[in-house]
Amino acid sequence: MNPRVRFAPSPTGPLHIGGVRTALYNYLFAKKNNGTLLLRIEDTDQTRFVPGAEEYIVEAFKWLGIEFDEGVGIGGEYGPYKQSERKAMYKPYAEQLVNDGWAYYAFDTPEALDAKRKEAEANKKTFQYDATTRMDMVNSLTLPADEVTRRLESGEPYVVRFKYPANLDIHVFDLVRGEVVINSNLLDDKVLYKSDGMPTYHLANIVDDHTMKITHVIRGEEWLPSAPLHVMLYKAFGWEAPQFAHLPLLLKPDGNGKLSKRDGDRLGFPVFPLQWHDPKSGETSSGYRESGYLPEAVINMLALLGWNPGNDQEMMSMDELIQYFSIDKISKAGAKFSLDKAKWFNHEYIQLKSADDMYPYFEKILKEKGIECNKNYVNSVYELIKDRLNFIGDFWEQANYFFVAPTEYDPQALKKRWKEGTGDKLRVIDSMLQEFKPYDKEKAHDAVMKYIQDNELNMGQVLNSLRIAIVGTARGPELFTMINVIGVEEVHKRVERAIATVEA
RNA sequence: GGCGAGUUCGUCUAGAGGCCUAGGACGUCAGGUUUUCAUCCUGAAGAUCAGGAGUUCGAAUCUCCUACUCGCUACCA
Repeated sequence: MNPRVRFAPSPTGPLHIGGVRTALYNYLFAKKNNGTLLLRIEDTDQTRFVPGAEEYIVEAFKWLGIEFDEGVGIGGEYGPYKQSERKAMYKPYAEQLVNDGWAYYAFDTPEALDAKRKEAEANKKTFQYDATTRMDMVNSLTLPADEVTRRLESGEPYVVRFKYPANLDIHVFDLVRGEVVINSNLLDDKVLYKSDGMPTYHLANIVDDHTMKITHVIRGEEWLPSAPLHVMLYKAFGWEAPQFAHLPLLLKPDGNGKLSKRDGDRLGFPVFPLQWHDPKSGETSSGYRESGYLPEAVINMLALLGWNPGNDQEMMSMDELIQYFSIDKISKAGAKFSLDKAKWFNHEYIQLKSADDMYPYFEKILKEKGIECNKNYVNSVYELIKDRLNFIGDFWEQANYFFVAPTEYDPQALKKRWKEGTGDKLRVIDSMLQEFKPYDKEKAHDAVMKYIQDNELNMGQVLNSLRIAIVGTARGPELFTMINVIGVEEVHKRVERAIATVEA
């Protein structure tokens, strides 16, 4: 049977980069095994719903190149794929569990539970709704049957809680961690069905995974503690449980905690795939896309954070990732996000791009600067400066002088490279360059070099002063190639302007 | 506090009892290339495999203990 996996985010905000990695591993696993990946929205907590989050998730995956086979926005035969639209189907399952003795109705108010917790805290203990305490609470286990019926019928708020059998060793087999055993006495009677008529994650998740025929649950490690509940739920329903794989966490670059939204703002890298404007706080969080990352680079970097292909290859296309992917190569320990590595990946991927691929990005940047652009010109510029780009946005910093003549000259560079008589020499060279129409890089180079040799000039001084006149500082690509792109007429203007400014 | 998971160079990791004088990548440093900066190339430093005790002829790899880190401990997911 071909595997069926799912990515099931809650629309409580932008998709976290850790979530992206979880989705990626699900995607790779599905593709590798000719399986199906579906997108399910888990919006059972109505209080945490954030408008726009669902659309954000869809757009983010589109940008990243992670495609779903079924789900929200796509459809499929197991829909609806949004839990709020499946609301009606959960209640019978909760009732079935109560009828079969696997769960019970509980009428304790939030205030009463809170009081219990405070009381326990005062005695330096923790209150847990479990086998040892449930007989002291207000529920269908302690109330007479007719009283329970009366309360239910009168519309009194209630929840359904799972009833763990006492002293049972629950075995969870995890594909990345092996067998994990926990005794039921340590677990609390989790709420399965809330008083607002919605299931909690636990119930909805199991019901949906079962009815959607999910075969493998690949999710974050933060779910490992509730995995025993989930296997018990499958058992209670008499369903075959899927296989579990709990992924290691993505950690913040400094310290050891889970990577959070704050870390991105603090350390200067995005925690979200796309930029996000929070509708409530008005805050804006940066995204990989807007920060100038290529989706291929983000995917490659993320894939290697907690997994390896079993060889030394680091640069891998999506197809290669699919080819190499396997769950047993997933590591157990959390991985710290590294900005340096991300930057390196992005640099490598930019080098792989053709000028035509990159043109749309640069066109946008230039338009924002109010510069009319010519595609052929922009493409030639790109070829000259591409190896200096780590991010798409570096384009302007590295190439601005190809579009706008410098008006200021780097004082440090001038001090080192612009001496008495430099202006005169530049005029001579400039007039030599004007001879070459059409410009010939080789000939221009040879002529200038001959001039330098004949007059016993310092090559570094002369060439760098010309560079300063053209660029504004002692940086940039090979001089004669650069002149070829900029054009000798423009060079002439820049030389005169530099002399006028510097020697004024 | 309770429970669970994790622990190999600064970081991501390779490693399934002898191939380990612990390999690769990023970063760092040093050289080289270059008229400059960057790229690129070469090289170096960098891990007593968390600590301890066992098992074994032999352990980073197996067992146990300890420590530390993280996660969970809601009518959130």
